[in-house]
Amino acid sequence: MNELEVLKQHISKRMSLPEEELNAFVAAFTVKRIKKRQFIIQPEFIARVRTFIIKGAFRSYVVGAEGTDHTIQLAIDDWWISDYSSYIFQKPATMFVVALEDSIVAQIEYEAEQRLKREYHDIETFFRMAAEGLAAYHQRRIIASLTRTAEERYNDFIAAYPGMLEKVPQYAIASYLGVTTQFISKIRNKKAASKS
Amino acid sequence: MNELEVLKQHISKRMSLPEEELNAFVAAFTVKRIKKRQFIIQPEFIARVRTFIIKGAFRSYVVGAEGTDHTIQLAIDDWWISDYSSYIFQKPATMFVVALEDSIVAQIEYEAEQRLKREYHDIETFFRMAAEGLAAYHQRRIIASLTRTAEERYNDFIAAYPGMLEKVPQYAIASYLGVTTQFISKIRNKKAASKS
DNA sequence: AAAAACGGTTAACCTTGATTAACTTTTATG
DNA sequence: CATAAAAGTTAATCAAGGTTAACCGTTTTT
Repeated sequence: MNELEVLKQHISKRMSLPEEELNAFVAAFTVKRIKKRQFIIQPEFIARVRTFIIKGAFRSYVVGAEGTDHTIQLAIDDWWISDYSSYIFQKPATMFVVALEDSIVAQIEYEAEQRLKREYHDIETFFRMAAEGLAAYHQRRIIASLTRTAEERYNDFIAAYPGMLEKVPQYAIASYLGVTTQFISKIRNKKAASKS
Repeated sequence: MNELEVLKQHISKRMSLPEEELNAFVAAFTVKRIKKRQFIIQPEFIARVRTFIIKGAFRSYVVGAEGTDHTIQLAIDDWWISDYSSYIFQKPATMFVVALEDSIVAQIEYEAEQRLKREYHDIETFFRMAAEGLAAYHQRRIIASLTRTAEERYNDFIAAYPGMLEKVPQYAIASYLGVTTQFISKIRNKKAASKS
């Protein structure tokens, strides 16, 4: 049983596909090993693949005008990652996507995905639901940024994604939440103090 | 020629459908007139329809813990609006959606949309692309909130959506950008001063 | 095994944009 | 058309969270 089993289960959990279709879907992916600190996407280049994380951790980020970087997405086992706009519209990326630890991924090429969506109505539906879920997820993040303080956002985050806290460095979480590492330190400090 | 012509063109511009399919699609919509200040979605109720704006302006917002409201979306002619999560997952809404002026809309019911997506592969594709576009749009907004100052966000907004400035009140734009109306006043004031 | 790079902490000081409040202008309504 | 309600402005004060900088432990690299 190979590493693609994880992907197969990820798909099956979301949508029941006939055996043949599921096999065709999974067969379109290639398994790859990525070393810590290795980039899988860089600005200027077109994101030609969509990446599913079998095991590992990744971070996507943009570098702002002032040179500081801003985390767009954090992803661990069983998540997808890419420069979404670059992949969807097949235009040059604006983000970096980098491995935060040695990882194993499954990647599908843009053209292969298009072919599968055209050939199988169900796979089109799978990606439609995936995109809807992503849009809803993004919207929750927008609402959080409008309605919650930095401290609340941090507490919400660790409550919602406890797995991230273990795998992902503090600076990545800070820049995902739009705060500084110093401020996260302050929050953690305060929490520890109130617990004694 | 009725009001659904606008919707027909909106769809055709994004995807070329066979005549019969396009007609079936458009036939699933109902035209409605909505008065200024009328709500089309309210918290607790499930958003049963997706709304296309033929002519008019709408605002969706959530009310935060402290009682202040936060604009999630602004939409004018040729845009869609709803409580997205409520509609997609058919669970109770958390947002208000209100008309900012007397408007004409075309609405499709959740079940009718599901039926069309199941029956026509092309319509499934249409909604897949719409969801992808929305996810990409939301992501741009997240990036802006992480990388740009309040003043930059305001200037970016009026540059990107000049039509909004005319139709949508200042307080709605302010709360969409996550700033106060007082601060917008300050920015506008500063800009006017530097232009003399 | 030493040096360098990376990740995190602490603290003083500062800036952006919020809050409060009084006031003006515009739009709705009986 | 008169009054109320809604929308926008101005200015003083304040707080959340950023900046700068020094320091420390832990990985990585040579």
